[in-house]
Amino acid sequence: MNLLDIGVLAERSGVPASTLRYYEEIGLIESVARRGLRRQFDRQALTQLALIALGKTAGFSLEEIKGMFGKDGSPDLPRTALHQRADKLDLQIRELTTLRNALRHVADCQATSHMECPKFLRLLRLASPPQRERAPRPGRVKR
Amino acid sequence: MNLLDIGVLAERSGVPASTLRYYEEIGLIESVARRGLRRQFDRQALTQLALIALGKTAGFSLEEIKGMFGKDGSPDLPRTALHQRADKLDLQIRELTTLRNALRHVADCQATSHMECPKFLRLLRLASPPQRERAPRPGRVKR
DNA sequence: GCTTGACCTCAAGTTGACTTGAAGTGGCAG
DNA sequence: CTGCCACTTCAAGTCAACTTGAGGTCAAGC
Repeated sequence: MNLLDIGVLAERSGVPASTLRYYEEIGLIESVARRGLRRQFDRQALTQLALIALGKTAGFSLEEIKGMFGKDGSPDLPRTALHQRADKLDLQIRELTTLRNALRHVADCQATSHMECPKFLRLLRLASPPQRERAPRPGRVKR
Repeated sequence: MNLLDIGVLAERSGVPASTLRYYEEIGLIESVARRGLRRQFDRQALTQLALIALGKTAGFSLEEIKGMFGKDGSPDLPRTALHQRADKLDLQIRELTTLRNALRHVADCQATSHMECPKFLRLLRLASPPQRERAPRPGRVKR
């Protein structure tokens, strides 16, 4: 059969075994068998972990990721919710693009103080549309 | 003069006063004066906070953000380092785009199990170029 | 059959980013 | 002059996401 020993999965995925155990503990992934004491995972786990990694870079908490995909790794939400997530990602992509542009700009711009460089300031202003209201508590990203 | 009382800055930026004090404590921002006990900030702080928020959504730690911009908020790194950061952002933007596409796809796809939908799997495979080596420890995100 | 080494469990520790609470201070409205 | 209340300090608490450590197990190679 092609079950993966936890050690193999750890190596292939780059995720430490201790983390895999932790993920299983919180119900984010599942092992399908044991050989002796050792957990065995199926190959889908590899894909699931890729998905989890992706979710993490997007700043979702493990709890959110868990809510997004069923234990088998298949997405698990109503269409509208999925599109809402995607919309949030679109926003975040725009923000990251802004930051990247700002970084590239200052790397090349000759102004003595960037805090006074109009181009730089304009780039930043694009990023944060005037927020008058207090933002909802973020979940830390974070990272 | 146009100094901002901490309360005002908190309101305008959406960042709680306690957090502003914390940011000052770790040297991420600086207050320029006191009125009585109350901290006063200058208007640049507003821009700096926007930058910090941006850095956070990008998954940088406060420590990294601190290293990226001087106390005045001006970027502070050699050109090459800035471009390296920008390159990492480019990668992250691609990953987020992949995740977004995957989400949009599954929102619309009719396959019973997405873990078997070739389109979905292909999308994911794009995300994670074969990583044989153990990834360096991330700084947490996110989150 | 024995050793070895990678796994196991469970509890406790760590880190980053804040928040909360208690006790105090000071500008300003009345 | 007196309150009030938003601020102050400092210590401690919290939360997510792991990691570490102690003590134990077991399959495989010698």
